[in-house]
Amino acid sequence: MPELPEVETMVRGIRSHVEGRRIRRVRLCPCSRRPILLEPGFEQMAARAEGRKITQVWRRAKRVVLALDSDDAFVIEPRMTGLMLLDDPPSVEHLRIEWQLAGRGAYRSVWFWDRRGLGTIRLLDPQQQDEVLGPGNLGPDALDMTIADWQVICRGSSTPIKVLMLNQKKVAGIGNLYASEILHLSRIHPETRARNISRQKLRQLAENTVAVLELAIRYEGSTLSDGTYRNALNKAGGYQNAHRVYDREGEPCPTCGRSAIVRIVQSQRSTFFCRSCQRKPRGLTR
DNA sequence: ATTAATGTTCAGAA
DNA sequence: TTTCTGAACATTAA
Repeated sequence: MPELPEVETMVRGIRSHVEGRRIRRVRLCPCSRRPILLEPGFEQMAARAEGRKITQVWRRAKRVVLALDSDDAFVIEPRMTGLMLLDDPPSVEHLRIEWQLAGRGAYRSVWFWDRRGLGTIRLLDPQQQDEVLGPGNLGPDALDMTIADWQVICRGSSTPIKVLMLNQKKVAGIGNLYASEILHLSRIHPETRARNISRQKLRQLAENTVAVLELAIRYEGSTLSDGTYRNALNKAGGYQNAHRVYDREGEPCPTCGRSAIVRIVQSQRSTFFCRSCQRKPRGLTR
C-alpha cells in the first residue's frame, strides 16, 4: 500500500519518538506465521544493532531508514501492507518485528506490522546502503524531480508515461494510486509514450507531482476501502476522500463533470482516467 | 471458487 | 545491451 506520502507519514509519525533513543532489543515476533523477507542471519545481525542509538529516521522513496550511531541502518520496505507503528496495532496477528527502545519516552517500542508479509527489513552497512538507496538502484525522489529530470527520463522513451512513472529506477516514490491522480490533474493520457509529451505538459507533470504528493502528505496518506493503511498511531489517512480518479470507475470526471472515469490495465496494474480530459497528442505515432 | 489489491524482483523475451 | 512482460511472493475480502 504505502507509496511516498504514506511512507513519509510513517517517518514523521515515529521520528520524534525514536530519534536519539537506544535500541534495547530487536525481536522477531512469534506471532508471525512465516518469517518476513529477511536476510539470512538477520537475528545475528540484529544483535549488532542492540545497544546502538537511532540517530536519524528518514525516508528514501518508499523506504523507511533508521540510521544508527554505528553507521549501520535498518532499511524497511513496507511494500503492499507494511506499517510502522508506535503502539495499538491493527491486529496482534501480523506483527513481525519489534524494536524495543531503551530509556524514557512516550512509547516503549516501534513495531513493523505487515498483513500480507511481502515487506522487507534489512540491516545494512554504509556500502550496502549506497547500493540499495543510491542512484544505481533508485531514481531521484519524486519530490525532488525538476522539469529537466522529467525531460531526461522521458526523452526517447517509448514506454507509456504511466508505466514509466512506476519505474523506481527512473523516478522513485510514485506508486499505482498517485500515478493515476497526477496524470489526471496534468491532463495527460496514461498511454502516451513518454517521448511524445510536450514540454508544456512535462512542466505540468513536474508541478502536479509535487502538488499531489505534498497534499497527500498533509492528509497523512490514503486509506483505501480495505482499511489497511494506518499512520504510526493506527489512525486512517484522509487523502482517499480527495481522490479524483483512483478506484472511481464509472463516476463522473471531477474536471469535466460529464465523462465517466474508465479503468484500463497497464503492466498488470489498474489505471484510472478520463477519456475526455486526458488525450494523447494528435499526429504522433512514433 | 475466483479475482484483485497501494510493491518489488526475477527469469525470460523482445 | 537495454527494456519490457508476466509470474511469483502471502493474505484477505468482495
